[in-house]
Amino acid sequence: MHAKGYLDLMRRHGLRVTPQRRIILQLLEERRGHPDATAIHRLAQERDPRISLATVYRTMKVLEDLGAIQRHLFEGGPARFENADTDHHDHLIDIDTGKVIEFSSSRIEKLQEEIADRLGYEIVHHRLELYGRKKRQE
Amino acid sequence: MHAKGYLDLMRRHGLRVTPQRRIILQLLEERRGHPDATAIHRLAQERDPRISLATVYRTMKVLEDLGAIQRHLFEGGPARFENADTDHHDHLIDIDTGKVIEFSSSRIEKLQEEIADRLGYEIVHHRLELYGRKKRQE
DNA sequence: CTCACTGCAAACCTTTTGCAATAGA
DNA sequence: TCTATTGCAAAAGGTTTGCAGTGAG
Repeated sequence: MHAKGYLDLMRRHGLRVTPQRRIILQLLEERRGHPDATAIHRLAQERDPRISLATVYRTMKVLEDLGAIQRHLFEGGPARFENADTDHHDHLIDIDTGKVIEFSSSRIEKLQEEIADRLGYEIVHHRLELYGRKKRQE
Repeated sequence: MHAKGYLDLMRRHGLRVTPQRRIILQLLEERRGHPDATAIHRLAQERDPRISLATVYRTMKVLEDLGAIQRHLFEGGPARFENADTDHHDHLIDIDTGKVIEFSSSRIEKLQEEIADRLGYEIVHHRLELYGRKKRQE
């Protein structure tokens, strides 16, 4: 999903495309990391100083409701956002730098399903986060 | 670890055993669930109305630092606390009731290690939470 | 021309903290 | 006695919201 896709998505839902939203969407496009609201706000303000933090939060909420982004609450920090157009994956967070590495394991997913099933539950969603530190030498 | 154990632990570290702490520790003993600070506070006040929420938080912080309890930040709610004297386990949260079910899987643990290793990381700790809904009929 | 969207500031919610008073050891 | 601990109220930190003004469609 590229910039056009985001905008189309919003238009399709009868939402207005304002300059603020245009800038925020563009930023999320260009920097596909796991920024928090403050980081997005800072970058957005470089392009238009009028953009408020409230608008950033409101825009992220809209995108989240549309299923276009995901909100992650990693340990001890503000919410971080990520494009939702990639396949499902989990996260390894570098506890020294805050850097996020994505990974996925169908074997783990399968085991999770089995466990939930055994307990009589259907998984609606899950959260697997590894907090680690870079090894010295491989 | 029973009540005596908690108290001893605090004494061993030169901490004072106040009536407030005594009550909170006793509560954690009796109700080994995953209560949040407000729940602990409410129960504690039934036994001594003078106990403040601040003291609950401070006591939990002390216990956490001593390694006697663990703090969990499940989705969309306040921190919840759990005795740390059981073996490692993960959690399945019932999204309808908030109930927490514990489980553990050495196979998942092993796969996590392998993944982190492959990415050049050592896991310091992790978080695996399944959010699910009870199945109708087994 | 409408009403969705915005900026601003205030409100919210959970958690922490400064301070003066209290009370374990 | 001495200072760790407490209650209270205020502060902190991230996120949301009420409101009146603005501007996209």
